[in-house]
Amino acid sequence: MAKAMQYSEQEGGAIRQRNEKAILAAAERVFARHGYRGASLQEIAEQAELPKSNVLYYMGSKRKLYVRLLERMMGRWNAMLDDISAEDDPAEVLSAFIRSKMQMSRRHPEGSRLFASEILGGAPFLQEYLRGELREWVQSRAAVFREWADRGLMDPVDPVWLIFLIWSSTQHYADFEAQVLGITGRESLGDDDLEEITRFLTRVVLKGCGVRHPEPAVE
Amino acid sequence: MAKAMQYSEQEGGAIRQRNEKAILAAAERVFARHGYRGASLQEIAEQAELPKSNVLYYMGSKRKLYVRLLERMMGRWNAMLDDISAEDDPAEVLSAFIRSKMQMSRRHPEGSRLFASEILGGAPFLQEYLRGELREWVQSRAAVFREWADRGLMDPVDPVWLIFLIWSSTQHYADFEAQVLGITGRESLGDDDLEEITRFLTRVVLKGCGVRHPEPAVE
DNA sequence: TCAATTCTTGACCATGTGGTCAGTTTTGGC
DNA sequence: GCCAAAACTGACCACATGGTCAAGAATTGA
Repeated sequence: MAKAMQYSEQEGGAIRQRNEKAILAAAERVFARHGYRGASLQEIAEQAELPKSNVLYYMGSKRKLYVRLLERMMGRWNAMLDDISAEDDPAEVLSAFIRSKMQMSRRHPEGSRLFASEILGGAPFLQEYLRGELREWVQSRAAVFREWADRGLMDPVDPVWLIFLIWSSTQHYADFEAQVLGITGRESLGDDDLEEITRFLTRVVLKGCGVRHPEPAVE
Repeated sequence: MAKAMQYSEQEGGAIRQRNEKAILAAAERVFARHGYRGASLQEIAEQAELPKSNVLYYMGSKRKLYVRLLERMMGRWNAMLDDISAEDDPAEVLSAFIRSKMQMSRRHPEGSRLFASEILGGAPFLQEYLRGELREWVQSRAAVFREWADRGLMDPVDPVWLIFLIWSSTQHYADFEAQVLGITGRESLGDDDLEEITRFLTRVVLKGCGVRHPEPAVE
């Protein structure tokens, strides 16, 4: 499932392309909001402005549609922070990490929530991915963090907990958007809010881990 | 809904008490896993080892059962960190905050996930609570944090983002348990793991916010 | 032009849903 | 032992679910 993920289109007629796009967008919303079981093809079809039969014609089944959405999201995920090495500057890498995770929450909130909903439900479709590919990803980053700590470039904190800290605190702004908006009294979070939060998180994490150059990497 | 929350039992016959307890426990699991729509009374009844009719006899309706679970969870929530003042030691208060949130994730993982699922779905039942009671709670804590910052006891970080940071990073270990277990390769998280994570988070947050006495408040 | 492919869709099906109800059994206080 | 209140539960209902299918409409390439 996580192997053939390099594609990004696949052509197909212009009609197919248009309709699939509409279906995927609608499905992402509905699955994110109600979970796999709670989502209904009827609602997805309505939001895509197509008859239900048409959704099944393009996607085959509810399960296939769901899996396809998960794969698309994992693809976006994998495209992030592909290459870091122990030679890089810890402050820059961690800043970039926080920033790109934050942008993921901003650009793909429905996808983030879809992922969260899948994990909440015990990750029935993603267990393989978690125990395989993603685990590798984490381990290799953790090794780099550890080397930084050995060289005295940051405190010797457990790298895995650090990665979870960054994941959770950034993903929060997609997954718990309703809570954030309710409590802050905002209607929505603007780019400036996100920028402010990014700086706050970068500052606390870098300083909290004793990283050398805590400049927030503004650009 | 968030008003009359002081009760904690309500008697009723011993039979009622026993059955309601079983139903609530089963329902919390099922709602947490599948969300409000995705959960079925049939499955809840099976897990409670009762006929479906009996569940409805005690709970009235799916909606009432769900709301009751949310209220119970909000009750636990409200019992946390009721009183802090600007006179208290920031390090102690923040440590206790992180610790008790972490214990909430440990003691009531299903409840945490239920709450998360409700928020993910746009908080249809909790909007009032978020915009009212919980917002007040946050504002009053934020005021204390700000005073600490004014007195130079900690860096002048935005208190609301700080509260969200603590919420998200602790709640993560309940909500994303499946992800944490998959990536770390563990079967479950033990008390010692949780203690280690608590210390890590306390350390990073206190140091990251420039709080005075960063001792992890071991006890 | 015309046939082949792709697309569209309403009717239909078995199954599961939340919920009602009436009739029965069990319980607990006197 | 009595009896009202509480507890129990299978049969049942209207409706929604994911999915199938066949027949027609639109599009395509030669």
